[in-house]
Amino acid sequence: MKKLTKSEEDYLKALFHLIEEQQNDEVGTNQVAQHLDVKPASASAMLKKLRKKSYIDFEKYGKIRLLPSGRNLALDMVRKHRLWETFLHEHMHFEWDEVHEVAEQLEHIDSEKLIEELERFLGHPKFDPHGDPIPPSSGKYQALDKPSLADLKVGERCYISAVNDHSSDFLRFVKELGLALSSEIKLEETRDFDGSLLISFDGKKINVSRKFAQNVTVTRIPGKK
Amino acid sequence: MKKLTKSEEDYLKALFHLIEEQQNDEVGTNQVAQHLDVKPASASAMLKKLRKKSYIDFEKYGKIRLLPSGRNLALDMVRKHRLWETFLHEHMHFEWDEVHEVAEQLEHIDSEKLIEELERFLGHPKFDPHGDPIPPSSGKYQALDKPSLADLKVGERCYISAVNDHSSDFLRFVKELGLALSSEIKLEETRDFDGSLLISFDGKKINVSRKFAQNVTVTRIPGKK
DNA sequence: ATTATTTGTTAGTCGTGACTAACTTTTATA
DNA sequence: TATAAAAGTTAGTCACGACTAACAAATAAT
Repeated sequence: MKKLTKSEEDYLKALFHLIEEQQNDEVGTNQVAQHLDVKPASASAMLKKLRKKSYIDFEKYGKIRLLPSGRNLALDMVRKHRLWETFLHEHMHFEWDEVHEVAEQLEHIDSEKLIEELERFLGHPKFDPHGDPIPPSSGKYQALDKPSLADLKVGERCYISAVNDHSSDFLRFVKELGLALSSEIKLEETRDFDGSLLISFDGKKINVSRKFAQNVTVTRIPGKK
Repeated sequence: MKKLTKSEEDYLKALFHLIEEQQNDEVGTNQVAQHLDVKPASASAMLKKLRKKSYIDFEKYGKIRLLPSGRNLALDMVRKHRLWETFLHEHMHFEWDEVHEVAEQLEHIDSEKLIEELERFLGHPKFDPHGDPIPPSSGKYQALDKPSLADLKVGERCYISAVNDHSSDFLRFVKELGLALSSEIKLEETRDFDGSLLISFDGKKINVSRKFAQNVTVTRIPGKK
């Protein structure tokens, strides 16, 4: 599990809340900017960064969706926030309207153990002082996240270990490209403007979409850079 | 009481600890840098910044001393750190060697109320899990800090409300300058290289040392900029 | 369907707090 | 005391995450 900056965590949490508040599972750049009290240009830059890390996905001028890894991280933030709110209310004599501001700070504390202990200390509460549900610990699932082709850094090499999309279209496309499980693949370039990737294998270079890359699970080849 | 950045807080705390560890009350740039695991150049820049804010004092190539306001802030950090360590040890099942890392994060949480409540919750402990003393709340004293000439921003105007150094040398110097309690003073410039200030009053412009300025308590004249 | 408005992106700038490299001052050693 | 070493500073760069201004795309309104 990677370490995120405070800002990255805030953006993922914002996306999660915006998706929850609407029934729609897609949000726009401006909504995110407004929610975090930053300008759209700032949000645009950050969202691009989160896309490169495969926490979210969107196409240029398109709506934003949370990917599983991003959703798990957001859930973790919500879990921490609501546990801290419960602590502040029940043990620190904070009123319901005072807890949020401080919980905003406490939720960024990075300690798996602290959160587990805090939850035990609080008696494994199911709801926070506002009545909102506290998500369960997700640490176990997150550890199972597999890297995809889209997670590679430029210059890294890998083997394909699996493909996640089993549609016939997808599989036919893989076959046409000449990709096989034994192919050694190198990420040559990434293109920011549309998120696509230039990869090389067997002496060929081809361009693949980000969506495609996210469906190809890989095993990194270490050392070779 | 001003808001400090995380870095500023870390530097003040480092200075406090370095001064405590030695019997000497003066520390050097390199010591600070080493303690915080940064390069001397980085420490140098930060220390200059803290000097401008009158939390510390030093002359070029000289040793660094904590001024009262800086010391109060450092004590506040130590207080918070040790209260959190106590909390982690006594209620979160952290071992003595696990508490420090997380307390380093928790000490930056900004909430007066939380710390007061935490102290009450812990039963007003006098010592942390390592046996180190927990400083008392200093919020009350800090509120009494008076601004000095050295606290002004360029362009600000003020009246002198008091002088803190009552030595005859100092008072004679004040008199020679022609400064009086009724003089309206304007801060024209500050010189980073030695910390001295250019002030104007009664149509005259004179240069005074930082040390001098810190001994002159002032009342800001608002609005006039 | 064409224009207007809203939404989103890019390019370039700024402050913060790191960094390296080069330099100056102080302190220690020969 | 002259020189070497250590300590401290400056100048210039970088990454991060904000910002504004200008532009492009998508959606709404005429």
